[in-house]
Amino acid sequence: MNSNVTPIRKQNKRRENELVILQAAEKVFAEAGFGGATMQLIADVAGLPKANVHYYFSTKEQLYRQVVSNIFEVWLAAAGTFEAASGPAEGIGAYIDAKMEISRTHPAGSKVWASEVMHGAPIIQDYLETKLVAWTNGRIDVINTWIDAGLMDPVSPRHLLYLIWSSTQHYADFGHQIQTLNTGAPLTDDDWQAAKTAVKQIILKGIGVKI
Amino acid sequence: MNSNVTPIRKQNKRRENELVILQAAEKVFAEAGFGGATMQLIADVAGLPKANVHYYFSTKEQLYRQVVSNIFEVWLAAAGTFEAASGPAEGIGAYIDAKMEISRTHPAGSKVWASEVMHGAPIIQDYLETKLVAWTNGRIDVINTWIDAGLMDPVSPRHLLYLIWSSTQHYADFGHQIQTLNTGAPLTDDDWQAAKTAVKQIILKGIGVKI
DNA sequence: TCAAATCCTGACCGTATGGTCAAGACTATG
DNA sequence: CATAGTCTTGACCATACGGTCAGGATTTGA
Repeated sequence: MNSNVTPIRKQNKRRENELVILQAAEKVFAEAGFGGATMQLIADVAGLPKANVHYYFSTKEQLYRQVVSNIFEVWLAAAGTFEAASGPAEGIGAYIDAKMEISRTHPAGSKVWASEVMHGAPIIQDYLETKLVAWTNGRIDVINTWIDAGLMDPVSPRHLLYLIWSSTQHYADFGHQIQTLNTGAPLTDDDWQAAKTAVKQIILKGIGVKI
Repeated sequence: MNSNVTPIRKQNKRRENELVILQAAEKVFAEAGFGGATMQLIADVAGLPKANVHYYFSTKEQLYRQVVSNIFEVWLAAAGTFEAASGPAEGIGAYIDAKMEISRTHPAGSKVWASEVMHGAPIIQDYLETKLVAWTNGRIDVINTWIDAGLMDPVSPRHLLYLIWSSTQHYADFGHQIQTLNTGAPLTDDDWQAAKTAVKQIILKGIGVKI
């Protein structure tokens, strides 16, 4: 009984095309915003006819939603560093590293997320209210544990998280501004290392953690 | 000889209408992005017919450029706190306060700026390359002076500025996300005070400044 | 009061966009 | 080879958008 199972080849083809389209869409949405992005441009970047894009994603909004969802998953996955940590030096340090790495390797995704939230999260409000709230509250509990154990200063865990998010994502979302201020050239490996070090140093010292 | 001077009444009328349109445009651009904003909606928010908006601002891009320019001026004005300061505790502390206040009172402007930069600053690249570069380099010199005088740790001035910008603007640009995580209600006076305190405390301590 | 300058606006236009569709091409399976 | 399911795509459509324009209303200065 495999009558209701799509053959492997076809499944691969579908997945391949969806992946190509999603990557193209992420790039175009990041560069132009939802309103400025056009299905035609996404199709061109993906190297497919526009009608073919519509075959896999019936509407622009559906495609966009899929893009944002994928980013959110990457977001959450990077947060695993928080889990196994024995204390703030390790946990928060690794979290900052992970988020900086995402800013470097997935700048487009970060921009799409920022854009979505800035416009009031019309598409993924449910994600915010459920998953993100749950994750945040869990992390706040962890940080409070560290504070109670005297491993760090009694700073507001909530605002500490915002500070980490903002400072790390800034290198993706405002990458163009940073590049312009940085002699106009893209950041080098050393530049990224310096950024990572500066952010970690200031935040960890700022919350009273010995490095 | 006042043949080339527009009468006062008319000047006022022009200024009034331009102001109304600019405020409406800032709001709409912040909510929908450049591509998603429509001249019709801007006109509706301003309470004017679309053709009247086009009378004052011939193209959408020109109107947008004016909005972004205004924001940039507010940006720079707030940076005056840096000038007269005798040291980092006062200078950077006041700068953070000022930027937080702007995030609170001008969230729309902050979002428009963020959006513009995220999309590669297609309209105001020249501002970045001239004014912002100049301002940034000036501030870096000041910070280096403080470091040389032993008033703060030898952190990278450039990345310190990015950290201040990102953490303060975050409360405007990601205000919706923060509100959702904060029980869904807008931040109260106390919330804003707590945010301001947390950001200042962590950053100032993080760079080795006694409060 | 009168002419000139400025302001206002409904109606209109060309274009670009999201989305549709029907006809054909390809692929797996029996 | 036949058939059914899947994929591909050029052509097409309705709509919404930025922008124009002509003509009327209003204001200004003498």
